[in-house]
Amino acid sequence: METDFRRNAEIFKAFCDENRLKILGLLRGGEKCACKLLEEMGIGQSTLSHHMRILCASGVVVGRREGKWVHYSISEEGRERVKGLIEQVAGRAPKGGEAPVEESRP
Amino acid sequence: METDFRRNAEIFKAFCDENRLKILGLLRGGEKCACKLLEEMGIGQSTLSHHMRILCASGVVVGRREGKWVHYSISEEGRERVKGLIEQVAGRAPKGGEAPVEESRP
DNA sequence: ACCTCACATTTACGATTATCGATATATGGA
DNA sequence: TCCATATATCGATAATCGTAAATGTGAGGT
Repeated sequence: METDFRRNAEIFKAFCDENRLKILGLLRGGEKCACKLLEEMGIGQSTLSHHMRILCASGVVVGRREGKWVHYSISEEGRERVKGLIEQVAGRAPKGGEAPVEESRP
Repeated sequence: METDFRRNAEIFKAFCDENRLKILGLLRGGEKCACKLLEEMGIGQSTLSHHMRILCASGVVVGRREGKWVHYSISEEGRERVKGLIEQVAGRAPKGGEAPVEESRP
């Protein structure tokens, strides 16, 4: 419970780059192969590969190899995991008895 | 619509640090003053101030000055904004007709 | 076997970020 | 007014991140 923050921060790092958000936006329309992402983004091939690696490591995106091409898409479990994360960040306190209106002056 | 990614990435950067997630976790229990956060986190005072500045700039946290102390809490509009963001990242495509099962092989 | 295509990985470097110590700016009380 | 407390800001340094060139890999065609 203590180092979960590190793991969660790791996942959020996948989202805090402009290019990766753009890639996720493209993948919302459905599965796309790397070459298609490459021409829609204005970046180099190695750079795209770097970002796809980070997105896949976060678990939100999965790659499916078909012959020479790799097809990327947003994973179903990735969607769920992200929703749970947001609850942990901006959700309300889990239990009502955890001093919700605590007097914080020392 | 084009540079929204930059703005969104900016907001996510508030969440991709271990200490800031820990602070948000503490604030879930209710409003807390800086000195209380300082003793619960194991970091220096200037470092805490640095993180609070970033969290406030993202709009998720608000600071309320009361005398010598500043009390921080998660803002209601911050909660909503984060939920909208997550929808934009991991939600499904907005319209059914945007080629959901597009054949992506070139 | 060889070659090419389509990516992935390695490596290096500049830019950004986190951290801390020191200093500065409030705020309230004597 | 001066002093003490609570944050903020300003250095400087170390770590991390994004980018691209070079290299590696694995599949398919000749």
